[in-house]
Amino acid sequence: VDDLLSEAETELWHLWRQAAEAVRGRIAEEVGAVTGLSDPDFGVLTRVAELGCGSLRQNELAASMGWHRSRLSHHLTRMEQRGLVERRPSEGGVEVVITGDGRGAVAKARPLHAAAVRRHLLDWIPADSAADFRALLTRLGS
Amino acid sequence: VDDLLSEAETELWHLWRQAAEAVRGRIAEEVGAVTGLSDPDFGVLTRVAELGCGSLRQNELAASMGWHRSRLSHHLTRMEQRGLVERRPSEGGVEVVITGDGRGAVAKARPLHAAAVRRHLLDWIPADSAADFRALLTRLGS
DNA sequence: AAAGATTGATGCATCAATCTTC
DNA sequence: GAAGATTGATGCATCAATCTTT
Repeated sequence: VDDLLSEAETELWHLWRQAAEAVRGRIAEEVGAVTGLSDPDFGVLTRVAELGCGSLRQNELAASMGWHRSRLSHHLTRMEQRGLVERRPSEGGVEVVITGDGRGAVAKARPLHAAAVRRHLLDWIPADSAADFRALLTRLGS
Repeated sequence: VDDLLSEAETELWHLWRQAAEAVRGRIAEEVGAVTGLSDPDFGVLTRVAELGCGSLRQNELAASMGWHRSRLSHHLTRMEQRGLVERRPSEGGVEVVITGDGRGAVAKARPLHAAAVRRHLLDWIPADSAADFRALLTRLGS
């Protein structure tokens, strides 16, 4: 109950940070190296492909990503320049359409992403503590 | 053993991401709101204050942060402009010196940071599963 | 040459200000 | 006016190229 963290507290905090950063970075690195997609790219493309079956209104997309409009706008500008998506004016909004290149990239990325999530996160969770871990993560994130 | 993630796997993956992002964001937000320091700012200042007792060679600092030289150089340029540190040429390198403002900011930030780490992370970890959790984080991060 | 450091370019995140369209 | 979208500015991360000092 001191003002600063104890040794043990500091260690746990560092372990948490290190783990979070390592898991995030390794998965992103593996997917990105093969497909050229960043994590945000992958999120956008999977949503447009799945939810919209290839096209989705920009505002819906922002909501489903939990992003502000401006963030999505900036990101789509970059993705459009790389030929991954197109923007198409629609009734009261803008439609985001995935391109052939975009479909190809996300199709290649999906199994890589799944394998990386397993190898860098899921496979390390012992079956007998999975429920506790799940409960803890739920509390931490809510 | 499919190509993609199952429901349960996807849920755990999302919980992990959500928790990591929430914990990181909340702590950074609380410290930043009061002190104006970002997470990298806080890391730099604490190291200069502790390891160097107020001044530290830039290369040492980069190593202790796990940063590349260029990243530190860019960051110090911004911190210098805000009056948090000064750069001073030294034998075969550059000395990073914390300013009075820098000392004040980090002194204010430290207890806030400790309290935030407890409230948003440590307090949620049940004592009886702390050892398992610690072991899991160690494996994930190494 | 080699180590230490800087710079410029690009991508990404966030905020405020603006523009457009209903 | 209000919702949807864009733009510009700033901070931060990463890479490659460069400069400097020994």
